[in-house]
Amino acid sequence: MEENIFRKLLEERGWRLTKQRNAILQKAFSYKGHFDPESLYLAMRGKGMKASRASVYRTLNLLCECGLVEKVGKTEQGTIYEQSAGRKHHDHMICIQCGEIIEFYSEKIEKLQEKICRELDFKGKNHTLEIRGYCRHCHAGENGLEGDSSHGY
Amino acid sequence: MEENIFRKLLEERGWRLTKQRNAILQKAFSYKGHFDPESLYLAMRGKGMKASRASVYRTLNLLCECGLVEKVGKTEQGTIYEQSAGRKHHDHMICIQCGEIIEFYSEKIEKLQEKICRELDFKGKNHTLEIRGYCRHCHAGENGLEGDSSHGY
DNA sequence: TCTTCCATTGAGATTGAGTCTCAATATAGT
DNA sequence: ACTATATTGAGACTCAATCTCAATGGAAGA
Ligand SMILES: [Zn+2]
Ligand SMILES: [Zn+2]
Ligand SMILES: [Zn+2]
Ligand SMILES: [Zn+2]
Repeated sequence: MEENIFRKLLEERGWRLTKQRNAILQKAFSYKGHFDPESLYLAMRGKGMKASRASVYRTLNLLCECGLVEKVGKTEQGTIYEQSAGRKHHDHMICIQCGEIIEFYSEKIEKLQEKICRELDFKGKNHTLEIRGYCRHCHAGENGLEGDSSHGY
Repeated sequence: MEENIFRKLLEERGWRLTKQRNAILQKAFSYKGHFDPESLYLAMRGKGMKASRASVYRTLNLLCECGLVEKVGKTEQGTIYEQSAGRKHHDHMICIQCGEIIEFYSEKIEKLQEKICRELDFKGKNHTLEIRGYCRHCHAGENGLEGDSSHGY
């Protein structure tokens, strides 16, 4: 269980599992999906659990180091994290007309990525594949030019 | 040619192609590969071409809007851009340690995306595939735990 | 040419994420 | 209790990026 993994990392370094560190760990694992440090920090302030911003960032880094949590990417609103033992991985299509988001998963694409990483001697930790375009409802009536399938689409 | 494309966007909005905007356009297109706004800004200060930081950011956004330039991703050292006019499509690996960017292209992955789009009745227009991890130099000495290839990576 | 209108610019202020500093506090071992 | 070290948290700080707003500049008309 995650608390033990964290404890192990700390023990290796002669550090302690403090109230704050544990609270941050619990909070991080309370999220089903993605989260960002600021939200986590603010969310904790309501509960009995309190921790400073500094501790939140410090602890999230520790959780990354022992693989309990991963940085998913950087966006306008900061770094996105997710617990790495949790949701099944998937990628996204986003309709640029209506905003609909479609999740999908392709074993073949995942394997191909792994293969390419091996070939280029790159140690992939995570990835995002985002396809932008028009969903079923938004490309309904269309005369089919829209050329430029020259590269990608 | 890129200047005309840019000019067209500006005309559509009743705006002008000023010295600064043109200088920024030229500078952006002088890069073969990736660049970041701050470097571009600093690089311009030496030449006869000068523009403020504000103008650099403003103009890069415009260049994105007319597809001459693309945001590749966000790293510790800020947003990475690249010119997209005339370059062949490719995807990216980004080293989350040193920031190195590796370009790759997989016909198979591209085709699989098209197939999935057809299956889900989604009309894909473009996409980004970004793999984050550690490049050859940054994962050199490592004791190989790191299991969990269970879902993606 | 002179005038008016508005896009544009740029210096500097501002925001916001994330890190750093350091005095105060907590904990373990003696 | 005493010592040594780990930890915390408020706030200062950094850096990218955006915003503000007074000053500039070009275009069209009088
Ligand atoms: Zn995937
Ligand atoms: Zn999702
Ligand atoms: Zn691609
Ligand atoms: Zn590229």
